[in-house]
Amino acid sequence: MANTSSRTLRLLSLLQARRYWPGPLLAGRLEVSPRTLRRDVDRLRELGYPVDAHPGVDGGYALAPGAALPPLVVDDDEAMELAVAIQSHLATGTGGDAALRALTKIIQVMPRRLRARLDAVRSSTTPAPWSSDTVAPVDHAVLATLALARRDSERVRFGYRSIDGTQTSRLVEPFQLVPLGRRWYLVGYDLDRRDWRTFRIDRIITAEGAGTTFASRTPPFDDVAAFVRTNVLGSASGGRHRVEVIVEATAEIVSARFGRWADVQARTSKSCLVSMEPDSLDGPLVTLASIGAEFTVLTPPELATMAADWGARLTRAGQNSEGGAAAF
Amino acid sequence: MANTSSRTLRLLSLLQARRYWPGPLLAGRLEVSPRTLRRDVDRLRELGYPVDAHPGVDGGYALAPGAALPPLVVDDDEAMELAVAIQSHLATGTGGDAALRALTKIIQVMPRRLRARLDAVRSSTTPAPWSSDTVAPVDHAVLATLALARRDSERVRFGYRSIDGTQTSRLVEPFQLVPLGRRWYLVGYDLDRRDWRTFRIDRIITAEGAGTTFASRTPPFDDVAAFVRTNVLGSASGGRHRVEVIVEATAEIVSARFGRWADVQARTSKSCLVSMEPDSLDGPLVTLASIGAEFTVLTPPELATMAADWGARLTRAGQNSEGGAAAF
DNA sequence: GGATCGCGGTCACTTCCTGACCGCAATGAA
DNA sequence: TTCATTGCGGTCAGGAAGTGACCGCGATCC
Repeated sequence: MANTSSRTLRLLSLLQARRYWPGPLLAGRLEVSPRTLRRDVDRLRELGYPVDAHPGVDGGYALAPGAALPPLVVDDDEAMELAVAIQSHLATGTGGDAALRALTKIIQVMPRRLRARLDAVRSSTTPAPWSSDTVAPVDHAVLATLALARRDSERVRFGYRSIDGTQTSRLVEPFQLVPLGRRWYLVGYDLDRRDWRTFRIDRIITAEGAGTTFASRTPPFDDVAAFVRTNVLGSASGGRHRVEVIVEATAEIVSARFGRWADVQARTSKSCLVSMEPDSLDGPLVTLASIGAEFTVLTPPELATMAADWGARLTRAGQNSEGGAAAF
Repeated sequence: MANTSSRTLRLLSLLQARRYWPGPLLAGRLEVSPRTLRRDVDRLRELGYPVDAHPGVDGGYALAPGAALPPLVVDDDEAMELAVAIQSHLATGTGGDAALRALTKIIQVMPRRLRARLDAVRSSTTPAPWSSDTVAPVDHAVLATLALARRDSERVRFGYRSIDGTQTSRLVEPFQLVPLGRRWYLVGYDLDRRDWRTFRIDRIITAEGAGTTFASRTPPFDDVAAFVRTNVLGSASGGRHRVEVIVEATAEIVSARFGRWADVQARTSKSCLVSMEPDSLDGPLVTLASIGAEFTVLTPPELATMAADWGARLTRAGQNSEGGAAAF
């Protein structure tokens, strides 16, 4: 620990943990003379991390926002929270490639005890309020494994549950992870099938690195996202619905509720047309109900049936409960 | 850049950006001889960051999970995603003190251009599907400012919108940020009122550091969380409800839906009692409806009325839509 | 068996790091 | 205003590193 570079790192971590540090205090903490501390600060500045200094009786050093991002020195708990946060961020479909890279970095360097904690937290993850259990959320462990493997050009072996329920084992060279809609897809070269395939990540079970690396192949397509789109939409797209609903409310209000999951177009000043292609009908129905406005389902008929069903149930609940309340 | 410690940092970053690095390649990248690279790797190991090495023709170095967390070397995009993820994590009420610290660290060292991007992203945040618009989400900028100020013992000035709508300006010495339920509260010493106060963070507008630091005061309470609880519950708690509902489904199913927002107790093998104290009745009703089981509202009566209301509306929607479908 | 790679020892040379001085400038309190 | 505190940077000498060039060894894979 008497090293220079180690001390520089510790200084960086101290400056990240608290804003203002009086010089003598820092020097004492690092067990060097104030002169050496000044030199260390200079070193940090040369590395591109600007350190502000204030002379005077209440002076001290402070790490200022600069041109470059310094390495983040985080402790166990902070790393846990970061990992959990970015995982749920990914699971909701927001967040792109950089989020995946960040997660990969964190997971890679995480001590085993932390990974164990992370797995424990995973199981108690807050359920997405509107997703029914038919929409399986992405398994974070699988996602992390795939991301690591892709980055390191390592083959992966995983079990894949196809739409008809059969389960197969695959050996794949991962090429890219693509978020599309609310889902994540893996594009890769299937070594058994000897062809490029698209896999839905929520159908992948127990992925693990195969231990062998591979040389990168040239894919037969230019745009990966387009490849995924055609593959997903071309095949039996399994449970996807086309929904069109007229809602008696302004487009702003409705759009605010659906966010990016639906396309909202104004019809009149007080009604609008909502169209979307959700995985499940639960979510849209929940959102429609919570808007508090009248609506009419154009398609699919199942949604209308569901609405009637929910309506009947809620009406019963209202009646039961009012009766119960009157009995008090 | 010819420094030893800078090189060590760069080595760390390289090892985080890709798993396997052949030795000669790394040496070339760092512009040192392979011997020096070996010494650098040794240095990292001495610092507690285990580096695996594989001899042989396909060998190389890899950063292994170890006892300590190495500093995370992230690029701009990754830092953005991390910040966004942890902010929405905080906004949903999950995530504790460590999450706040992590956010503070990231925000503090973030270059200005990144902060600007972060602000832009904030405005386009996805709306929480079940929160009605009366439940204002936490303003991330405010939260970050308060967290920074608290950590650095800096006074903050902010506008506070009280429950009756009047707006006042406050100068406060922040003591602690406390998550309670789905809300965040600031406990601090109000310099104008000369007393300890609790502020709801979603009622704070445009907070900024006052530039002056303060010496820590001894608060007149031991348990901050308890202080907040009594203050919040004692005062006009503004829109809080006590909900008790009997659901005709197993406790597991119901508990999985409500997560940590409700206390679920089994009554019989096929029904359970759900109790919670939500800010709004929309969320609970949405969740109750989406379970797909019969339920009875014990309290409050408003929830029963709402259920009846929703039921009527959904029933109308179902009828309208079926009629429309039949006309095709 | 050979090529490739990582490991670690040694040696001489060079670089730097460190602590101890020094005077100077800025800041805030008495 | 004066004074103490704090940061800044220069210089110097001794010591501690870092560095590259060797070397032989062992592991791994083809």
